[in-house]
Amino acid sequence: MDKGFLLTRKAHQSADVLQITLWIKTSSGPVKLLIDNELALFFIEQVHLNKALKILAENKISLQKYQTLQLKTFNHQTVSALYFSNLTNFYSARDVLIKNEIKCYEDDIRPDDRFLMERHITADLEFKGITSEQANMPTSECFKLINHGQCKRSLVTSDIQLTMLSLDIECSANEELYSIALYASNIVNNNSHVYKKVLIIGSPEDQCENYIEWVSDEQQLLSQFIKAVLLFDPDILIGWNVINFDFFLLQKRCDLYNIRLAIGRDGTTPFWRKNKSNSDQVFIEISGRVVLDGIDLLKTATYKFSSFSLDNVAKSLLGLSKKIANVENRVKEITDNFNYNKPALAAYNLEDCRLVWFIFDKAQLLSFAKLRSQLTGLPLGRVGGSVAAFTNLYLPKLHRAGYIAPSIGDQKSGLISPGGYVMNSMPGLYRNVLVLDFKSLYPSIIRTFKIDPMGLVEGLMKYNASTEVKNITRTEVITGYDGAYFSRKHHFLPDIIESLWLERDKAKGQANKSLSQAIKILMNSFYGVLGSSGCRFFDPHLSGSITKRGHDILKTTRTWINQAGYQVIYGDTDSLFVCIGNDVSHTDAQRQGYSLQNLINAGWRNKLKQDFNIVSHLEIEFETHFSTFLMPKIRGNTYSALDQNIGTKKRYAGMVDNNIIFKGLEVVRSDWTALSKEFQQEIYRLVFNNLPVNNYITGIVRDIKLGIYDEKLIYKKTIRRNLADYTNTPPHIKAALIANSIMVSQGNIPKYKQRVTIEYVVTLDGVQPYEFNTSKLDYDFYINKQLKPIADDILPFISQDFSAITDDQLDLF
DNA sequence: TAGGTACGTAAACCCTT
DNA sequence: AGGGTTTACGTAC
Repeated sequence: MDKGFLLTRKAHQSADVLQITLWIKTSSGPVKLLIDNELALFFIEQVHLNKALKILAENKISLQKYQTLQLKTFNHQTVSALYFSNLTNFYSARDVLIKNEIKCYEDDIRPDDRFLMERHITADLEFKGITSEQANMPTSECFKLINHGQCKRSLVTSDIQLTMLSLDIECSANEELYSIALYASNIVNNNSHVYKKVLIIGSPEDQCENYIEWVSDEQQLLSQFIKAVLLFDPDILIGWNVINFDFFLLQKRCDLYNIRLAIGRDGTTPFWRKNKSNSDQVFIEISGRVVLDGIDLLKTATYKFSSFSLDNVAKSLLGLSKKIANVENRVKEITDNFNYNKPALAAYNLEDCRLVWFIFDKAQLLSFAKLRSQLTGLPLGRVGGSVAAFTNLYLPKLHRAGYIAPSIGDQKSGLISPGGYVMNSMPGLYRNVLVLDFKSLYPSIIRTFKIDPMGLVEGLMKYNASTEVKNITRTEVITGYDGAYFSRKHHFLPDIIESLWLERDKAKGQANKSLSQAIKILMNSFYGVLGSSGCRFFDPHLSGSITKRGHDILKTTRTWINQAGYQVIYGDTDSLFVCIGNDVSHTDAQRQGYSLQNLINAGWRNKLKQDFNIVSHLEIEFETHFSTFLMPKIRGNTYSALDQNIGTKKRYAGMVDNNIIFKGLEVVRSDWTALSKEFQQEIYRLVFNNLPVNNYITGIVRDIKLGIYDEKLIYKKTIRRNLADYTNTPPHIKAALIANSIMVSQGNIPKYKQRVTIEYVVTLDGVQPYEFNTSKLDYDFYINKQLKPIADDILPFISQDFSAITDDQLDLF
């Protein structure tokens, strides 16, 4: 058997046979593995079998075979499987049976996915088959074709290297291509190979960089691009918004000139798929190659940026910035360069390619994508897919235990499950606040209390079968919430989490950041999908038994801390904030933190042993010692006098090692102005360090009025909805409408629409889009709306008042 | 080509006067 | 004009 890493998968109809094609990268190159004799299948309840067969016969839909199995539904109905050798028949059989009110199970699982899933293949696999000779294939293609393929999961994680090629195009406002840049710096056999090429339309110029290749027109540009890709033969193509923009445009231009965009490894053209629910989004499938988009991958890896423009991400991740600084006039500058300075355009084009490459390198994005695929079985480059990942891991185990999976929508009890428990906070300016956190609380609850879809089915069965006084509870099941009981023995999720947990600890020990991150994301997604109605295993009993247990754990832990003589001032979902008093040294605080940690962990071990006879995998960790800490009061004056001491939730700040950590406050909010954030940082720094604030406040108010801070008074906000769908007209929408109408009047396409971020300012003439504003800023508005509320969060705790300070200033004039 | 709920704040909106 | 309610956004976990 050969070993390899799975690049792409596809099921298709070949003559009257269903064929699965896997593209695999091996240490000796790419392989196209053809698998035949696979059948598409779904299940029906056995009681419907005869009726179903009759309906299929009446509709002349031929099925390959059918079989009644030992498998049961979650409602304990025996099922029969219907097998099809033809995808079209599979789909029409499904449709006609549903029309006749015969429920189909697992009918949404594609044959290629099922093939891999049932073999527990995620990304690493072993395979064999009959190698066929290559004949009459285009010269550049050098892959091995294997027929009658067979494969199985490889238990060894491969270290096969995948080759990447970074791609970027430049074009006019009318989408005419100017140039295409390609960049790579792959390490092959310990040697670094740098590859640079810019294909650009124009007549050859003297003395330019040798990476430039001149082409006469767009047709030649496209055909040279295709040649270059085939010659380089990358496994992975990368870029920035590369599918929706670059590849989509390349496809459109190829279509225009009737050129085949034949960049598949077997000379085929891309297959495009549209997102049913969002027509903006498109997906590309290229035979034997994977397209990875930098933006999508960073988001999947939970990177956060104020903007995902290449410019901004490169700046914050790499500390670099692009050659063309003026983003606003980008298109014009590109066109100017194309007309008058082609070498400059080429350099710019190549630089974008390199930036994307460096970002992938810096954030280990390829490694992250591979690990994600290895852990979940999701195709490389698949965006999102938490539900699919869960299905991949869970379904084959479920089958082996004698069940088939429920369908989406089967669970329709009116029960709704809550989220995390957020404690009322005690406002104040504190010294010495400790934060204790339950590590991966929800996964640890799943593991400890054996929360599991099949475990719920089996647990309920056990519970209902016992007619005696329910003392069976202690021996056979673990009690959940809202009538849920979980089998102590029969479950998968707790064990999946346990092995992931161990892998993660190992990854942390080896400082393998991307693996540790990939595992954390996967573990955390398990709770989410069980609470999502888009998941076939959705059941509020499952998610509720996780979150409600979390409530109890947090509340009980709070009483324990109180009993230990401490004050708990706040807590959110898995964290507790403990005030330990004014005069405590850092060393002493640390000691008390660890002591509480040990007390609580031991407490849960004992309690869970006693109450449930289970082993606690809950693990609280003393995480932070805030030397100074502020829990503000809620803003606004709509509450009665009795409520004046209500503290905020999810908004606080604390000092650790002279750094102030802000949570939820304006500093971390993208929709507040730069000046407000600067102001909050500074005023908190002053107060936390017992320094006077008056001069700072009067100074900043004076300088605002002098116009010194105009560039820091810009609001930024995302337009989240379709412009026509707003029932109100908030400020940012007002600005967007003004800006759009100006652009239309100038003969341009209005650019403000859903998902675009707009910058706006508040002027003496009302809200204005920043890019078109000519009015004077309304300084009083900014002082009252951007500075005052921030100051009033903290000043009362040192018996000061923003208005009093600024009014004194007025008296001076 | 479907992870979740809880929360604070500002401004618009709506209703009554 | 003023107060209560709804909408919208971004965030914590």
